[in-house]
Amino acid sequence: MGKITGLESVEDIPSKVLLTYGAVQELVGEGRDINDISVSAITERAGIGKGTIYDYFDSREEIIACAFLFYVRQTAERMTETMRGVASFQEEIHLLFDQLDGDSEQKTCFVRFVHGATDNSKYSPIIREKLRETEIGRKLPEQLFGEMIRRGMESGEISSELPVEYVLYAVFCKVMTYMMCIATQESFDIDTKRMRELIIAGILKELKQA
Amino acid sequence: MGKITGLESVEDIPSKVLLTYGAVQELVGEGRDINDISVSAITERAGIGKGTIYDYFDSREEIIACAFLFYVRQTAERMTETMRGVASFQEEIHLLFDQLDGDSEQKTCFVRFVHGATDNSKYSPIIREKLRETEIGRKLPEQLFGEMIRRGMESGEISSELPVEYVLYAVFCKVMTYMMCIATQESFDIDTKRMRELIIAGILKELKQA
Amino acid sequence: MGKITGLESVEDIPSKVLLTYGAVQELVGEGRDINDISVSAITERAGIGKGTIYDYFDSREEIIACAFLFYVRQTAERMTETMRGVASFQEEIHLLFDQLDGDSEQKTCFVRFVHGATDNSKYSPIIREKLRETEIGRKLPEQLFGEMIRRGMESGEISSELPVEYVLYAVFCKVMTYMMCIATQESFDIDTKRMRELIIAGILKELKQA
Amino acid sequence: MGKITGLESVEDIPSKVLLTYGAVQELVGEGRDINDISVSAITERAGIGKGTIYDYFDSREEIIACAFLFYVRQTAERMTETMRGVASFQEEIHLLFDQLDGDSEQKTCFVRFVHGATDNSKYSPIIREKLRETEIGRKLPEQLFGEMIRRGMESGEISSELPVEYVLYAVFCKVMTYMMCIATQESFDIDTKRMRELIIAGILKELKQA
DNA sequence: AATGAATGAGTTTTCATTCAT
DNA sequence: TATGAATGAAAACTCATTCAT
Repeated sequence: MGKITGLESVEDIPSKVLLTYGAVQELVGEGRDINDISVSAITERAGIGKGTIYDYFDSREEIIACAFLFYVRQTAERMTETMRGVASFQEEIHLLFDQLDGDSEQKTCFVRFVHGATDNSKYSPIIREKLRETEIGRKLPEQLFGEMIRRGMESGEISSELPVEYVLYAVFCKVMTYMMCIATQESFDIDTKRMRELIIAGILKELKQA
Repeated sequence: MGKITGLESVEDIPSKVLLTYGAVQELVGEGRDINDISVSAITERAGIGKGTIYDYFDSREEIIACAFLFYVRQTAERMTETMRGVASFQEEIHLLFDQLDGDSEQKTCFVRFVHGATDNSKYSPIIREKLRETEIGRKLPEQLFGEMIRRGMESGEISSELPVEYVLYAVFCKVMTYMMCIATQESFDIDTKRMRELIIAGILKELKQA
Repeated sequence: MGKITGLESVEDIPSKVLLTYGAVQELVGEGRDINDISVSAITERAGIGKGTIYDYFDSREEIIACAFLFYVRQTAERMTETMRGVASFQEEIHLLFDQLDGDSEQKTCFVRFVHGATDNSKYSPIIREKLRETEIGRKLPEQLFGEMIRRGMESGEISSELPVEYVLYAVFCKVMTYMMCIATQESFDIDTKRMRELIIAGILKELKQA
Repeated sequence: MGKITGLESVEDIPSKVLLTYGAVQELVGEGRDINDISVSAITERAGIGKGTIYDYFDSREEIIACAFLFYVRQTAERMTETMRGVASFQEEIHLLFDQLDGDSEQKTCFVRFVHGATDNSKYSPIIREKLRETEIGRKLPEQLFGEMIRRGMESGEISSELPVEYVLYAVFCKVMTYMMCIATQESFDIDTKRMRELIIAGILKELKQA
């Protein structure tokens, strides 16, 4: 039995691995830091034996990285689904922010994604490697926001002079900013509702025709 | 002697504590993940006894959190200094990005800051707590970018209708975006120079009068 | 079905058991230490299921001990065969050493035999027990060297005053010495060819009429 | 603090390391196989903390190998001491065998030495490496038996035509044979007293002038 | 009879923290 | 005050053995 790579299609994932992913997701969702989640905690939560997990993964790092990738893929799919049937870029942005507001676990995930891709932890090189190994990583942002951006350009909401990559980062960055506002509202006395409006206005202003 | 809180003014910090802060800074600057820096590594690098550090700090978490706070305060001061004597907002933004480009340790620090303030690690609640406990946290972003923004508004580069907090987050977020581009350029084939230009153009466009 | 004892005659050994013995033999021949050969490694090499082996053996220890016994019996038989048709004791000794020189796996086996019979491992008591349980053990050295010694005595090459057991040990000991020379030549700068000659001369001298 | 190499002179060995060596010696002396002695068992027996041992050694393998080397060096010294003031080669051989008969732990050690130097375990390469690294290994047999052999040659008990190395191996091998007799007496119904006489007679006969 | 996924006890190893000096 | 040797709790990981299929 080959080890899990984190890139297999959902129907090919063994049930114990799905339980593992679910356990990691839960624990992270409960606010536990990735570095403080032990293998025992994962297997206990997943309801499987401690040894079983090593039949599927090579190490704790692989477990975390794969669970993380799975979550990102899942989320991407869900979002793509949601965006279907939406007309304008503005509407889409609002929908995106609604999503983030609604699901607190969603927010956690988003912040984790940025961390996972940018920090120096043991997981980040594995995650980056896995993203590079496959189409998933390269296509992920495109898949998530690509359609959205294309419509925006067609409708004239987005300047057609801007390269798609830049728009991607710009949108991503606004989402990130909103997450930051929410995360730090306690420390910095932020009115998140007002912020949300300003951020959305900002992205629309930044991207529209000069 | 009371333990170190991380909030004392620089002249009140004992020399061994300064050595500790310096050691943590070095180790993080060398690309080591905070979770993988042991107390031994810190004391060895600082050139002090392993037991000594517990005369000043209660736990490893406190060490990291305080060292982190110290670094942030130091960086804020240094940046404020640099910005002095600069005329336009545009010039300031360019200077800020130059700083980040020049000093790789600076970049690491910046990314760490966001992580430290937004993740679920053992350190973040301590850091957030310390930020709340004092004026430092509340004043920090204001101190860093406040003057910059004020000038921008005076010169008309920034719309006076925007609340200062929003502009703060917007600038911060652009810096973060640039850091992300650099961190992920390998994975996503990004032309960082072009990105820099677009990001700076974006922030100016987003903030200017409607 | 009763479990395997390691003492059944070759034609009564089930094919899966023979595959098991072959696998252990191979792995030891490849230089792996007995203590580091896992049950998985054995079953994988044997091409049988990991559970299947427990239909035949009670434990890992039994597997190793029985495989070992089988190897010893096989080797004894092969040697007896080789010795047939040789005239003098001197010639036989040379042939014996030639065998050891030719087959590196043979050497490994020989060293293992001494270890297996003299160490304190989990296997040795089982092996000793099995040897005692049957005629095989008691007859083994006699079978191997008995004929050789008898001829030596008839031809006058071996003093008839010496008890057969002693001669057995003496011959065995010389073989052991030669193995030691080979094993330690690197550490102690030994000329193994010269040693071989001296050892053979030594045994002949030691055993001949006073 | 540098890690233990197993080659430091006795007075330079820290007390905790001596306790460790003592514990390993005891456990082996009690008949436990080296592969079945856990680090916990050693530290418990030594009366030190489980973590402490890793301040001195890098791994379990190093612990075993160093403890083993220490034992060999100790034994060699003790034997050299005993041999001082003995006149003839014959007398020395008897004394050597008396020693082995007297101390059951001594016997265990001797058998272990041969195993340690000739098997494929994780320890043997480390032990061989350490022996090669220093004068100790190369000088060990010479130190043990060298003086003995020199006297034998002077008194005419040993043929001066034989190279010293060969005599070394021959004596060593006889000791080994005796150990084997004792270890296997149960399995093979051996009269060890008679064997001892024959072995001693054999070595004298083998080595004397032609 | 044969399988191999699943298990968990047991192993080695690390490291934050203590405390005698 | 400063030290670093000593600790042991807890972590990652292995593998002989079981048992549902």
